[in-house]
Amino acid sequence: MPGSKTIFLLEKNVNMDTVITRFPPSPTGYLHVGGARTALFNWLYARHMKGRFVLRIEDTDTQRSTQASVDAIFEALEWLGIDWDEGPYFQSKRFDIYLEYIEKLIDSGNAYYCTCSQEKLEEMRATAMASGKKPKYDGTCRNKGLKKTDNAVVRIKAPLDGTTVVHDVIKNNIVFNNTELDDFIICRSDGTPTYNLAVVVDDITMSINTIIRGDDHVNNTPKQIIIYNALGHSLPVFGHVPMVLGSDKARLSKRHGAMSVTEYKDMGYLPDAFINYIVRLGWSYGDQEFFTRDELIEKFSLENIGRSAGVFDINKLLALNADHIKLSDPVKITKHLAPFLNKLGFEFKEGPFIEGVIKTLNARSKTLKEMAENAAFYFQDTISYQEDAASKFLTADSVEILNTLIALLEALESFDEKSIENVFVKIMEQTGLKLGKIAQPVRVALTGKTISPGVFEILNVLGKEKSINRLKTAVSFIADKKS
RNA sequence: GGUCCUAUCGUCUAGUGGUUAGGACGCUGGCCUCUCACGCCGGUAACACGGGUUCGAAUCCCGUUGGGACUACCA
Repeated sequence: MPGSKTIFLLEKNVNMDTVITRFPPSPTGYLHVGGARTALFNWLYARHMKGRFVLRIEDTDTQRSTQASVDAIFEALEWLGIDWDEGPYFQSKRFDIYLEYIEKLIDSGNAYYCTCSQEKLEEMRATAMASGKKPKYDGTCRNKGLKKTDNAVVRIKAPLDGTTVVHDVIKNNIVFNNTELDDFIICRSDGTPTYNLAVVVDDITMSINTIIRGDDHVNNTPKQIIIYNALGHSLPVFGHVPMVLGSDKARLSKRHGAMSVTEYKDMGYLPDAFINYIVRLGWSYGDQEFFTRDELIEKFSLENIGRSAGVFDINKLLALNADHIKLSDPVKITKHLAPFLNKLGFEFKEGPFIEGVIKTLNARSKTLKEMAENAAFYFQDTISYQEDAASKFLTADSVEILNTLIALLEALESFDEKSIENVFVKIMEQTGLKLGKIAQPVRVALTGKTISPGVFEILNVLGKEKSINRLKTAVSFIADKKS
């Protein structure tokens, strides 16, 4: 458990120029697209700047936080390939540190105990609302110098006038009138710290100097700045990235389909394609659309983050996924494809066979799931013919072609793609038939379907023995049909 | 309601005072072709509106409208 001692060492060891970012999810659900993008931006920036990336779990809401959510977040980050240099820290284990800082604030006169009841607060809010005013704490206890009592909360002594300005690297300066702010609570009556206090204390003690987070936090920022000021600490760099919206322009939610990042994994998206897509949703690098992970690290910058909210478009993600599948090294694809093949009941080992399979399918698959389904015929021991395909192409006319092919393939010394193609050319010359006429029956014999990768490629990947067996099976199928 | 953010094709975006407003996804016409894809060539479609500033505004300013966020003893 990281006590204040650890933190002290940390502060000493880190160079002031080192960029330190963080991702602080609260474990009240799965990691969703917006959160993933925030994590990604922070991670990319840290990696780009050769800085450090810290993971912190904000679980002070004991009612809503669950271990299942913590696990789900880890799983999602792992899939995304986002690793951290420090942490995970758990806020629930740091209460003593927060309390220490709260006391510091009280002792320095920047915070005070307040004994106003919740009922009184409700009333205050109601009357303010009724008269069209902003619901704010009226400062009843601000100068009472109250001592700690059982049900007291601690409030920060916020400035009464002037302005607080957020220097935002994405949105530029955002000015808040201090009259809009009130003496908000930093410590609850049960002695637990509130969000704004915990965040600031964490960011200070963890030496976070760059905070990239969602737009939804801009209104919290002046409050946090007040705490930084009260603690006499310098401010980090703030950058607020716009929200990710659903197709109806509302905040992304379950209505719009997959909400958890891991659902995209299950649908057959490649993590690199997914991060490529979400990073482009709000960030750009000229006209470039396709990025590898390394390119992203090399090119990512805060300056090119956009200012307006973006709509999540599954179609574009799909297209990008197809590009990544097509352009990635088959060895890498193998790893990600395996679970989908296994799920269909197919076992295989790494090596030239599966890589050959992938090479015939990578320009034909938009997802890994689709690829696995289309690869089925490579793994099946017996091919079942689609009715239409068989009746159209596995006919008496085809028998001679298939038999000729079998004979020529059997005579082949090297079963490479070029030699296989030459066999077909030979048959074309002998029979005067066009390739299409020959290829379709062969395709059906090999795959059971009329749609597949090129027949030369399939023959090559399948190998001599399996290929010839399938062709022979088709010949006898035709013979059986006739009789 | 109040505060704050925001506004270029349907969507993601490039653009930082002078461009035929570019790219990508989608949709679409064609080429290539052993099927299906891939690829290639082409088409479709945008500066929300109104005022300024300027010789000149998508670009700067001010309104309007639309969208979003926040407004807790949640995070």
